[in-house]
Amino acid sequence: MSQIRTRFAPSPSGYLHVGGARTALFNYLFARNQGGTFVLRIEDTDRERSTDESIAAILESMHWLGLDWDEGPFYQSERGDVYNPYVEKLIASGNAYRCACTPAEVDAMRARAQAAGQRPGYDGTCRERTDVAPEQPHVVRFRTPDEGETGVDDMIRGPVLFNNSEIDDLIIRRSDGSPTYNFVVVVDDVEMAITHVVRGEDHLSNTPKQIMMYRALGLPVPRFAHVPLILGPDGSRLSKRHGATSVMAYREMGYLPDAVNNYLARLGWSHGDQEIFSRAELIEYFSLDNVGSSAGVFNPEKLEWLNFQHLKSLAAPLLAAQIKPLIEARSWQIPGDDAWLARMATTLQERAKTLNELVDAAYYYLQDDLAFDEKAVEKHLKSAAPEILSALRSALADIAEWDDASIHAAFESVMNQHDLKLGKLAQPVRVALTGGSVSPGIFEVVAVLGRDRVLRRLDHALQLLTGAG
RNA sequence: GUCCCCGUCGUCUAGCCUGGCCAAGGACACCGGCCUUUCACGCCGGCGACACGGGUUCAAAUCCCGUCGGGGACGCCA
Repeated sequence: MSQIRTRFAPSPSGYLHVGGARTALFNYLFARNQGGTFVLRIEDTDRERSTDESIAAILESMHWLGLDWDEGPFYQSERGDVYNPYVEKLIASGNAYRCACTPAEVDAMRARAQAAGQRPGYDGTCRERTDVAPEQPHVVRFRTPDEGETGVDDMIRGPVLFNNSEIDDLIIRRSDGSPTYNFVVVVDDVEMAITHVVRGEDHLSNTPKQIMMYRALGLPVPRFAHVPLILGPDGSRLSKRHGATSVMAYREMGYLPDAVNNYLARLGWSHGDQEIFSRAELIEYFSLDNVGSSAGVFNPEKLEWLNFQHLKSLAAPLLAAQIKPLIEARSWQIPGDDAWLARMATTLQERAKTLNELVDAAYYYLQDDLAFDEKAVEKHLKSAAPEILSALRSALADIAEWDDASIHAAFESVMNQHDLKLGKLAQPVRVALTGGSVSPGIFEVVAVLGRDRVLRRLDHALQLLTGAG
């Protein structure tokens, strides 16, 4: 079996958005599934638009998603020397020529064509000229055939045919001597021995041009797979105005990389009815055959649900490790060791969709100045008899071993003494301990808070009650 | 405008290649119920789609043609 080699080739003119991330993911999954090699190449031939910040952001996003590459990153801006011999080769073989038309002249011919109801394009003025000297200002154009068809056998879409007459002579080297995208990709994909080009559907119509160049150069043509685009809720291509589209934004909102990968993979790809995939499963099951050909709408709710699913199945110590830096970033003190933190986190694990939500919900475990919800106080705390709370207080104070069983027993004894149902006891206690009427199971909360804080908060609640009454 | 791609519940999709197993399955969201110490989780149920029109066939979501709709590409951007 020949070694499969894929690549992800972003242009660093902004952060990595979810569309790019999905393209990267598909390349990664395909390579990993096939035991191939995944290459990262930064397409920064456009010096104007490329920035170091974008490069850093892209690399950071890739790292966060865990899309580790085997070779690279290669920077096209540092590879200037490799392209010129190929240009000269094309000129020598008559497949490319120097063109002295100015941008203004080309614009004019495009305008004329458009006005005449024709496709705007280069009209071939310099095709037959032999008097354009290398010294004078010029670009180099690739000579495309006027007749015939060029077919792309796309792995996702099947065979697609283009009329060669539709494709005009494109510039492969600018007047400043730098090569352009459509040419550079061909050379780089050849030089990097890429066997499978997996990229966005917006490149489908570039493909015949590139295939023509492979052939003119006498080089092997790779396989192509054009993955459908991601759309916003309004059906147009996903962009900033549709909300959060950068990968890093999801990290900041408390999403798990595995959940983002899972969501992005399932947007356009499927494996029967399965919805939840670990990274290992994604690698095991991924196939280009099961990538659909229609564009998909980005659905934040489903991503959120998937994040919840991944969060829910995260082992407690790993969950603790995830939230620890988030808690520290808020300058909150953690009143316990890692085991305590893990225990605390598990009580909230099925109650939060993101890490951030979980930390928000952990407020009363980590802060002592509770924000009392007035309505909860009115409804549950004020109606409670002080003697019941103080009975519970002393029962808890008497516990020898602070564990779940003892806590449960303490509640039982108060309930029996006062002929109460748990609901009548739990709600006032919940408000006293958490400040609100919503929390994990009351025994868990008591256990995690610890005796000192439980007693202190009960005392405080008792003061409120007796002070007010 | 020209060329190319796409079209199954609101959304992601299974099914389409190899027509009958589909009075179209799963998931998110939404609505109801159950469970229950609150909130969640979980469980059960509900709502909801083959874009349209022709053809081929005993039979079409599946094959063919057309229409309409959406998207993409037409750069000295990538």
